Amino acid sequence: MPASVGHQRIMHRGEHLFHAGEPTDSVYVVRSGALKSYTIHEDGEEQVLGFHMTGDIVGFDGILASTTTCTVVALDTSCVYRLPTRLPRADADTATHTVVSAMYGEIRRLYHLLHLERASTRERLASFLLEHASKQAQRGYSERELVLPMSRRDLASYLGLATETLCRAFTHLRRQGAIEVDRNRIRIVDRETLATAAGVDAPPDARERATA
Amino acid sequence: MPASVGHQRIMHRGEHLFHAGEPTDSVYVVRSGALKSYTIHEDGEEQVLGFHMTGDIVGFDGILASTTTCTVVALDTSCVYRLPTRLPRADADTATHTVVSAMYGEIRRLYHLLHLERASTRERLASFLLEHASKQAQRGYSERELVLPMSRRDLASYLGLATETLCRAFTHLRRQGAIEVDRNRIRIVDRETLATAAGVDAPPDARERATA
DNA sequence: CGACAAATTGAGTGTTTTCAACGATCGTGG
DNA sequence: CCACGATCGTTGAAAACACTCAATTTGTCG
Repeated sequence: MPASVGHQRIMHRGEHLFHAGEPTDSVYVVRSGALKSYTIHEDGEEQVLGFHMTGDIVGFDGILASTTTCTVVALDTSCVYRLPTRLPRADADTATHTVVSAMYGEIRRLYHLLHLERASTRERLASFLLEHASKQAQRGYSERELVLPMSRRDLASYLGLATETLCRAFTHLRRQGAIEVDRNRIRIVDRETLATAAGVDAPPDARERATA
Repeated sequence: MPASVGHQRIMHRGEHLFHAGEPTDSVYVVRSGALKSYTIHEDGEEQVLGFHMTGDIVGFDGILASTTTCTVVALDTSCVYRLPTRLPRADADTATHTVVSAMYGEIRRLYHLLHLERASTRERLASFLLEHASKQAQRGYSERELVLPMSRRDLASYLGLATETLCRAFTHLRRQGAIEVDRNRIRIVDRETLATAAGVDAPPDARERATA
């Protein structure tokens, strides 16, 4: 149980402010010390999302989501100030709420994109295609027939790859029988294979680990 | 001059919704079509930040900043709906404003981080150190003597590198005479060299381009 | 002091990038 | 309507880069 004065809380090294998945209705202002926020991925890998020092605000989840999506832990003895958020209730159905929701969505998209940056080329492309397919499906379009509105160059820039590398990834997925490619029209042939490529993908020992 | 009905605007392929640096007080909802947002870096490189389709909201800058930080262009014939934002004025000095500001800051931080992901190892570390130094300076601490609160492992995860690679980058910058390293205490010896490493860095022809 | 974890360095491997070339596609103007 | 030029997409080969594995050193904490 940490020392606490009012909304203020003293934290020691290694102590958690909150864990991913916990319900929340607050954000926190860092008064002193240093914290880090991170998520644990399926493979058990820890992904650091950011470091937070004096003056920073942590835990945006509290604004719109009912549970946190990341974990925050103190790197040093730190002091945080709890700030209850009432934003979503008060502004529900207003343009403000719409915009704040969009901002929150953008933050989550960027976290996801950041995660993708850690992955291999094929993993990035496969993830992008699956995500795009899912988005299209939500809008009533086919989940299998994708029309990419952007050029290879744009997509490569977005995914952080050289155009040639992206092109090779397309070829690879096509040869694997996961997709069919006709210019900017992509057809998902084998969703299973594509999902595998988006997942662990890794050719080295990932298969052995899964088998063991 | 684009066709326009009320706040609705029809855009054709290649037409810009707005450019980076333009004043703004609105966000836009995409009704149909597809757009991309991007920034141009010092080196002239175009960095795609995202693609926007039906239902997406573009241009968060309008909420808090007075000018845009990215450029948005139509990839296809598209239809956008302008949504004037009055958030900052009405909520100035409230907790809501504080939180929204923080969210906006987080988005910009992530855009920056995304840019860093495209850079080489040394570039990433040098940028991080300079940024950290600048942050410390703002808080009244020394701009040259940095104390990193996180472990190499955490920093490596944050920067998207293997721990060993990060370590080698420290060694490299140290041998270049840019910094001195004592465990987690970093001293910036030659800010110029460090800035160069964070900037173009590239050994190939970047220097020639600058000379030409 | 001793065990454990973190940091550093070396060697080898794999992936991505770069450079270069070619075919296909698109828009444009003759 | 077709030819032209430019851009885009694709593939190959070599080089650069970061990663993994492994060993050593250093630092920390009991």
